[in-house]
Amino acid sequence: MAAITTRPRTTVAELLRACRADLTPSELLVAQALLADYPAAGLQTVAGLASTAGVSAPTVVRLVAKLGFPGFATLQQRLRAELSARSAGPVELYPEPGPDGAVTPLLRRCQRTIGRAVTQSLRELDPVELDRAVALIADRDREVVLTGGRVSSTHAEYLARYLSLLRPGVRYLQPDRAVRDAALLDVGRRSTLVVFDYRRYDDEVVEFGREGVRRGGKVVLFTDRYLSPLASSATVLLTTVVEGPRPFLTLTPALAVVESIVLGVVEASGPRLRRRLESFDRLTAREPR
Amino acid sequence: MAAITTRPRTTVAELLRACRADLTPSELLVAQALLADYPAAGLQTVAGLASTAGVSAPTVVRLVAKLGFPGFATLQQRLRAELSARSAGPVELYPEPGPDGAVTPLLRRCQRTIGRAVTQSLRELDPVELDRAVALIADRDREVVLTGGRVSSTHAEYLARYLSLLRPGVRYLQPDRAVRDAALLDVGRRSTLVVFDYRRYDDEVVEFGREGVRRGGKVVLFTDRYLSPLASSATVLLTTVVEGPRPFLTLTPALAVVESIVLGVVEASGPRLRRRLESFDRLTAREPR
DNA sequence: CCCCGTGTGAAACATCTGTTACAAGCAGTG
DNA sequence: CACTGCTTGTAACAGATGTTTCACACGGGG
Repeated sequence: MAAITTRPRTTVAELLRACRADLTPSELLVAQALLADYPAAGLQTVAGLASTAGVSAPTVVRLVAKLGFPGFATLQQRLRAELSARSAGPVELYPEPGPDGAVTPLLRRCQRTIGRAVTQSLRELDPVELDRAVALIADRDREVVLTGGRVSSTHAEYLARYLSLLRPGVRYLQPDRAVRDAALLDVGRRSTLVVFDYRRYDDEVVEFGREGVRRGGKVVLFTDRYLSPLASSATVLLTTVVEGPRPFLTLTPALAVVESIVLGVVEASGPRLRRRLESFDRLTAREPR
Repeated sequence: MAAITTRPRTTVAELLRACRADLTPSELLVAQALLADYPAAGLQTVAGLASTAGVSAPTVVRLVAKLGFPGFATLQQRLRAELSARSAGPVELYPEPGPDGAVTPLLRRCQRTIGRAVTQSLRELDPVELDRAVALIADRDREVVLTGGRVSSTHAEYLARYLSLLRPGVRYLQPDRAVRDAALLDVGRRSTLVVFDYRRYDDEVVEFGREGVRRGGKVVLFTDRYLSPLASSATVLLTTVVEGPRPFLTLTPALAVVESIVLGVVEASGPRLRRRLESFDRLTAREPR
């Protein structure tokens, strides 16, 4: 991310269509080639684009100039910027233009995108990685500390609430600097840190994880496929698809993985857990409905 | 476009993730930069990518070689090919090699049950009911109060965090008797109560909802198909499948519905929201990474 | 018929790019 | 402490890239 993601007001494609009138025949060929495989065609070299359009390099350059760019490089920059804007934060791509005018019904879009994200994430989840996560979390000789970013911390809390039923030594840390710092004091070789960090990645969360590792802890990291900076320090990496109904990200797949882990911990814990759950039952079911 | 758009079996992104283990720290920086702004970052020059990653050009080249490409140009070709190949959305980008062969029973069961629960829940969700929920929640003349049971309250919190970005007058109530009682004092005709109550139903939550209705509030109730006792008092009823990998319940479908509502509220709010989000952006992006 | 404006490509050029070779820095080991 | 192996950046290099120049081809008007 970073850089100047100043979204240009008009896209290259729009420019192309607008100038269509005063282009020479050969230049039109270039424009067509450009739009036919947009934006990939524009990201090759001038010679490459010229050859796919069936014209010479100078023709491409002249078109570029006609569009108002100082050079081919600038056009490419613009193309890349458009590309980046598609997967940036909610605001950048907020307009939700609806390419073909008609906006698909809310529910239908959610069905498609979220449903797919969940199934795909579960399908692509590495079983070995999942087992390692379960092992680190189920181990009763380790304490488990959970936290996450401003939004994803609710996932941490969700997991924490389940885990508290399943074993002792579970701590959820609110997304707060002071809380996390204090907790770090007790982090050591026997600590499992479960961290949720999705785009945009949270510096404080990353720093928490890094410091935890420095103190000997192991990190189970939930993140998206673009990997939080903390990924390099993580012992176990659990990635999920986050592309939801535009312009939003979805954390539903992440929750699916969380629940998978809960089940894994249950199964790893054996009969001792059964007694624990029964005991909990007696506590909560004091007044039967 | 011409040529053969033979989709490579594995994407660059996948390669990157696969090689994560044997990359040096600096190379990891490059990998992150690449994935963080995929695929645009990889379509600049080597020097450009190096500078956004904060390393030198040779490091980039070494990473490229490690991935198995004969040169940077080849990698870019691949990137462009991926770009051209995708027509059905960003998710398609990851065609999924699929861990062929054995999948852990644990994972397989979660895939089946959770995946099905999500798709089924979304499929069976009544669009009209969803719209009514969105209307009640998006209405700026109403305040929104959210709460839930011991486990499901994290869903309430999740929704609350998003809503706070989208509009004023959002309050999340912890699953605590005293907190809820205090909040009830301010509940009136202008209140929308968003309540999560799944088996086993929580008396305190139900009582909170009922009292809210008595005071003139309207209730949007998230519950399972067996219906919380509060259902009879609810204005809008959103039910989801909860049958997960036995013996557990899953609240993943509920989160899918929550996210659908967030999207609905965004779309119902129009351009005013855009300014609000931009303003928020400026707040959070004070220290660029 | 010649002239002239326009559109276009071949070739030459200067620059920038990717790449390679090498040396400095650093951590761990004997 | 020297040595070894590994990372990483600096500097030099060869080749490719974008750009410019110029000449040719074409077509319509004097």
